[in-house]
Amino acid sequence: MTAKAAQPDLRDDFPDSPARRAVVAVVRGFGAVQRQMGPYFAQFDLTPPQFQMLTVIHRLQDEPVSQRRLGRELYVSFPNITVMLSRMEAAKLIRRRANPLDRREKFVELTRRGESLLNRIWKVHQQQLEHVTAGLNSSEREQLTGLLNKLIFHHVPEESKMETTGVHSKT
Amino acid sequence: MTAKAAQPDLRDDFPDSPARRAVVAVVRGFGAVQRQMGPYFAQFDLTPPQFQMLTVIHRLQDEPVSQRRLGRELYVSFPNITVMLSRMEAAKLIRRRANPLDRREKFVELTRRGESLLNRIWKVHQQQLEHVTAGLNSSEREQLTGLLNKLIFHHVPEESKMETTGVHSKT
DNA sequence: GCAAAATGGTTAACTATTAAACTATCTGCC
DNA sequence: GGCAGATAGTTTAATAGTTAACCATTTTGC
Repeated sequence: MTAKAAQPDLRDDFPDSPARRAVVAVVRGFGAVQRQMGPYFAQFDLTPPQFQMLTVIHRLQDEPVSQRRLGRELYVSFPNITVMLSRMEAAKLIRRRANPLDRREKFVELTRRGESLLNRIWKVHQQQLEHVTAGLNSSEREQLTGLLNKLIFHHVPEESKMETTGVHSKT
Repeated sequence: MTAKAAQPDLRDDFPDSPARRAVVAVVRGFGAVQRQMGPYFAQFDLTPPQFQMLTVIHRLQDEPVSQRRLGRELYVSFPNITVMLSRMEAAKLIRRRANPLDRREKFVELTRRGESLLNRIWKVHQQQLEHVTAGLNSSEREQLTGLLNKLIFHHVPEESKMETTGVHSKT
């Protein structure tokens, strides 16, 4: 915080603002959550995205689920789904099954191993979530959720017009 | 939502809760912010983490800044700093200079190109931040910031005891 | 009925990120 | 003085994510 002379316009730093503080807080908040969830899931030989994948497949699997569907649900690009599923298939957590009626398509389902892992995690998961959000009381948690959802859903007008290679990148 | 018979305990789905909704919202909020900031920074041939790096170096560079210092400021692992800086050095945005008094250490500084890019971005950055946070009014933005900071700082008791290979992973 | 367009998935190349293992240098202490 | 341990940085091997380019099938439209 010493030298301040010389340079011309370089020292007019970026102005702070509520908008900037909010964006920074969102990014940091995510980082904090990730740093807590990472080691927790590692204990089950999973990563956070893989856990998300498992829960989504579980939730949808009353009927056949395609990989594209998973991409849309997880807000993640289709190529990424391919590689994540390949790893999870190697770990025998999920299975890909060709759709006999449309040979382009592959359905994804949990193996028994995947199901039972999910059940095992769920037994302790609520407790972990409580731990992560321990800084806030119940009403503050709801408030936070509400504000973030408002932030999120302000953009995303007509919620599915995409479909290029990537996800919602309609550019 | 049809078949519901067979399986034993598999259908008792994971229970929702304020804690879970909050964590999910934080993750989604981050995703939404990223999807907006990515293309914006791409316009300047930068990525969001690279922009963060530039701003931190700019803020600190009144005195020599080591790479380790940057890792702590950015909450990012030291190896990651190495590779990010290598790319940014190749792009001539920053420069590494050996500390003559301690040859292990390297100081990092912005090049003129880095400085001027940062200035160029700052001219329109506030507007971009306003756009991203457009769903919330000013007081809601402050509220969101406050809640997230409360969430974040609940953990992190004695704020710097780390230093292994990674970041704050004192495990 | 067939060619063009759309759809589902994969591969390739890149950035970001981590943990673990390694190199180089410096410091403390006997 | 010299070695043990600490400190700064890098390399390696993973996972996750992106876009762009590609292959295979299916649908459409004439």
